[in-house]
Amino acid sequence: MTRTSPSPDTADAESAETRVAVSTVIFSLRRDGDENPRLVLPLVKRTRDPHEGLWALPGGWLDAAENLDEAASRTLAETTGLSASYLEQLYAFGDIGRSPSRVVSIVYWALLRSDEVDAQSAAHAAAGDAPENVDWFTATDLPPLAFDHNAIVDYALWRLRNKVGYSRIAHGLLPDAFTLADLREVNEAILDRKLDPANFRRQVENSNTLIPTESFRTGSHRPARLYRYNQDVELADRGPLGRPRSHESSTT
Amino acid sequence: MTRTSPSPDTADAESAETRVAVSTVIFSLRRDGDENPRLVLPLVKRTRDPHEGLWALPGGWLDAAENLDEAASRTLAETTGLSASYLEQLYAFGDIGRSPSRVVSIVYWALLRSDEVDAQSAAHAAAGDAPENVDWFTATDLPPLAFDHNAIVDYALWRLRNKVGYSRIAHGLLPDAFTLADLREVNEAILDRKLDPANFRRQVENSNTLIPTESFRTGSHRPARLYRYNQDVELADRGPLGRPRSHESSTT
DNA sequence: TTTGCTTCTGGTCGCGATGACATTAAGATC
DNA sequence: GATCTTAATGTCATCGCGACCAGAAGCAAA
Repeated sequence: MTRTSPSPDTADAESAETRVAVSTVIFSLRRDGDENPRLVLPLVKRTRDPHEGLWALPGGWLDAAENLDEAASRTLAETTGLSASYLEQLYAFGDIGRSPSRVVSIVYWALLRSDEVDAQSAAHAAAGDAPENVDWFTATDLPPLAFDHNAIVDYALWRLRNKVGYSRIAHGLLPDAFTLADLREVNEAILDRKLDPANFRRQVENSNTLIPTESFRTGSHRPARLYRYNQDVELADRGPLGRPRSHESSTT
Repeated sequence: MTRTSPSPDTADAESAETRVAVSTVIFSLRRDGDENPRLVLPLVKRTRDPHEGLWALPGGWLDAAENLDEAASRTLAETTGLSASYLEQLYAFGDIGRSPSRVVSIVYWALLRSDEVDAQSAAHAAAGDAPENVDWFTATDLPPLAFDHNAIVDYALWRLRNKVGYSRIAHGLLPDAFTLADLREVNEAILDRKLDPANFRRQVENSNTLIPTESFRTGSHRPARLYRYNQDVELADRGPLGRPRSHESSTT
């Protein structure tokens, strides 16, 4: 934890300055009681005055020495202990009334691999150092959040659903090796509708983004072939911006 | 002109604070010598030290009392005297090295109707008060710009081209009434390739975004029917964000 | 007036992507 | 071994779209 400035969206009585915060909508996957995967996201309980006690998106003030996406990666690591498999800027929110003081929030959205989240949770449970004030919520069933964070999550969900349609972004939620059924279930969880297994298979095979392995997942009925993600293919076309650099030290 | 703070991206020696600027990539259309429409955008010549003399995107510091899109509308009006037919947030640029001082620029992109731009230019020419330090450039053939503004324009062009594919956004550059050939030429100018007139007609007719009028444009060969834009249809699907409010006074 | 040219407008054809659905393959369980 | 469930393959109709053709309607030159 290297937080060098106070928590974001906090009113600072003596300052009328506009301040810049960076927050992130972090999506991951968790299976419910019926083994159906659901989108989940981590929230942080506020311990200070504006909206104290309410849940809010993870984030922090922008440090003077870090880029925007570095700030997003940093605060993401501070709350989850992990690094994202996908990170993209979502939107800049800066309406006057969204916080008692003037705060412009640069909001990112990210994907975390579900196996990494599970491993991290297990490690915390074993060590008995589960983080305070952080909990995971079902993305489509959130309590009232601090500031305008409910609307922000809604927008992030909309972007995620859109992007799933024309990108192969769902991989970012899965482990290295997975079956086509795994991948289809992720897409179904995001889009909230059933997909035809045969047609889904045809699409992803033609997309050239998956590399079949010689391993199979056994245990129930006919074994399913395991696939890997083709690293040569970008998860999503981001145009001239490309993928964000993952905080290299100082490449002047 | 109600600018209440100094020009953006300007180094302020005594302040190490992060400051927030708002800039806009403003697209419009101008016909060249061969009557082919081309994408053009207004730039402002810098009169202060960082990159003095270079051309830069119109913009300004974020006022304490205005929302982000209001700042974009304001600076757009300050440079062009017009209001945009389409305005959308593009991206927040905040890399450390992009300016001598730390500046986070919230960049918007906008469309201006070509007839309004032409009328404004004619008015300025008649009154002899053409604005200093503002000029229009062909979007695809720009000089070296200040800061990272070349990359920003490239990204805006990429977004515009993408959006043209799945939205009916090209209307934002045209007058109230226009022919299908007008609209097709705009799309051709944006995408930089020829489109089949018959297929283009079929697409736009099926999209239900145009209302045919009983007027025709005559003068050359077979008269072409004039159409109007169907105001009921959003120019582009922006999800839960909707369209930005155009600076209403104070609707608490 | 006739002919030719250009653009507008409507239509056909074939291909590729997609959704709906049938069929076979292969292991698990009883 | 019979049955069940899921994996994987195949078939078919439809839709959207690009390429292309043909008639309509004005202008201009012969």
